Amino acid sequence: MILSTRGRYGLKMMLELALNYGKGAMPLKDIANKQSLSDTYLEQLISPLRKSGLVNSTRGAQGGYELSKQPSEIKVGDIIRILEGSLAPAECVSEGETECSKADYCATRLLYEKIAESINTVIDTITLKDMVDDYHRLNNKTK
Amino acid sequence: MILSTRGRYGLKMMLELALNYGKGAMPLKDIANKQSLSDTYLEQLISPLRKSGLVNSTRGAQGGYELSKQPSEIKVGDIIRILEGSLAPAECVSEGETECSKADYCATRLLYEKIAESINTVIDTITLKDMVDDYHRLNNKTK
DNA sequence: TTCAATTCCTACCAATCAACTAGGATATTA
DNA sequence: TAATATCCTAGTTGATTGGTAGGAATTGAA
Repeated sequence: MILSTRGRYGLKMMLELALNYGKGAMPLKDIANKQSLSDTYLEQLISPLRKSGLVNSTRGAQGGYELSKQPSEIKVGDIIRILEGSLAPAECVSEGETECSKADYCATRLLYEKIAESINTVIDTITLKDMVDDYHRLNNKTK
Repeated sequence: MILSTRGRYGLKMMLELALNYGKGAMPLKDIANKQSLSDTYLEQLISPLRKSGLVNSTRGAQGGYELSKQPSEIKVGDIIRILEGSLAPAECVSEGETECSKADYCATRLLYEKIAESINTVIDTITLKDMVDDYHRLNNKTK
């Protein structure tokens, strides 16, 4: 499994916030209840998302979380990288890593670069808005 | 990191065997020495590759391992799946898994399917022959 | 003004997994 | 028969995963 619960739960949370976008702050408990997840665990996951500026928080009663920008401006790659770190297949093609000394004659590295590129293309092309659209398409078939 | 040492070392081993293709059996110790890896660890990794029929083994003195078919017939996806299991981003899109009940209205699943598809396309398109070609291109620049 | 709701923060914990090592049995060739 | 290999099972150590626990700080509403 490429994504751990961190990335998967994080995506679910962010989708929930995207569905709620424009309707004010949403308490974490509501998100946890909707997704049947532990709210204390989700707390840990939303913290880095807030620190990275993807979500804003309001403390106290009637507080909660909301997206800091429009769903169309948040790429799923942003979310995944914050929660999972780099999705590179190997360290030598991970962002910010020092290149290994064999880079120029390493054929496996070429392979890793191709895999990384294809993954990054997908997760940086799809935004939360796309997921919201998918959600509505999947759940409002009868309308 | 998507690939653990199992997949990465496995790929290196198989590339080494591909470079040696047609020249008879290659003992594991030689592979380990060339790659500066632990031969006892590599032993564990080559075992499933043999059981899956990707490599043949010859026991005893002058024995070793060799590819069971041409490098062009072995996809890197074959190797990775044997050593790492499925590269699916989440269980619900992993081969052989029972679909989760929310499949039809789950927007995150759609995302996982797109990621999985792009990864599979890459690793099932590239064969060991491609890696051998890359290797020669990268290491014989002066020729 | 006080209470309930909520975010925020640190620490802990159990179970699993990753990356090996160890030791020996079995097979083959020189 | 000695050396070279594969083959097989088990153990070991450290990190990671997927949480829980407890409480401090903040805010809105009664």
